[in-house]
Amino acid sequence: MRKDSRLSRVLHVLVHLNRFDSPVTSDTLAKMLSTNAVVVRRTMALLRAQGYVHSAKGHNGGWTLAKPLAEISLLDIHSSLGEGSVFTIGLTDEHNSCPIEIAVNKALQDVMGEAEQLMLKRFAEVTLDTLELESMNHLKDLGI
Amino acid sequence: MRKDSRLSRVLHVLVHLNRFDSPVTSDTLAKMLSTNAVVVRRTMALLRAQGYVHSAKGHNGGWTLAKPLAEISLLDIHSSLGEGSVFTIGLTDEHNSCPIEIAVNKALQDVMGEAEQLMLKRFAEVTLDTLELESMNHLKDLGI
DNA sequence: AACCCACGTAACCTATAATGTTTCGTGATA
DNA sequence: TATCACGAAACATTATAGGTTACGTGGGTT
Repeated sequence: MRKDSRLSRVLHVLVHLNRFDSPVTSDTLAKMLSTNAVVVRRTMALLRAQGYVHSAKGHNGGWTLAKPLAEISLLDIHSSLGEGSVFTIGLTDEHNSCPIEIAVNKALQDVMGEAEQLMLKRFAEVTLDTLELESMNHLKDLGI
Repeated sequence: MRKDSRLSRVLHVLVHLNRFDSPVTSDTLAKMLSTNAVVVRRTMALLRAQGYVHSAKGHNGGWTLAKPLAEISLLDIHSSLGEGSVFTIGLTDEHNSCPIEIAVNKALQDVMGEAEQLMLKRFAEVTLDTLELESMNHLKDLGI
């Protein structure tokens, strides 16, 4: 099944954005992600709607951070991308009068719900400045 | 993204199987799931390979449980269905020399790994006889 | 004012994976 | 030996993420 890589990609972009002083165009970001400017706009528009980035048209236009990295968590970005389930495991809902199906679905839902809560909690604990710091530490470890 | 509903479906089937004394055909199971006999065989074959069910050809053939429900956990069945990731969130691996991408992926992987471990642990704690019991309790609650 | 730049958006195409369907083969049983 | 039910291959269908093209709009630049 094809994965949704928007979270990974957009986090990557946001940390890079922090290093620029002037706006960065969708086209530049698209090249950093080996993709297309329209795809970048599509995803970044979701973050703009939540106030995490800003976009400007015309000369010297492009994307800028609207908040410091320290004020943006993984959960913020994850949530901005939509409400879709994070699991590839789905429940069948075709025979909702069958008590066995009900019991099966409840058991699966309980476990997946608990796992998702843990995931969201951990996402909330990580802010993007941490990612930037870790990427710099990684360079230091390599002796660069 | 399309969900993988095999786990939900096959658990449903296994609990039902326990109620039959004689083998149940793929066709009968398919009708219970509103699907096709070939789809049933495809999934059940994975469970047979792990020794959870048995199949027989010919007259009075079909599927039977090879173990009591109490000896089969949700994890057993989940694992039988394959190794695919349980998350719809994917990591990009296109610029693995970029320290930012590395830091982003590590952060996401850490959290998802932890959530998956919790999910597998919980799956291991639930055996199928529990599901059967809960489905019967549900009927009782309804006064049936 | 004319031009160019970069975003905004809609429409369409492509790739991939789960699921559904058809078909034929094979062993077991009546 | 006729029938039943699984085994398996090949193909069709469906859903979704992502890519592509095309055109519109507003804001700087010259």
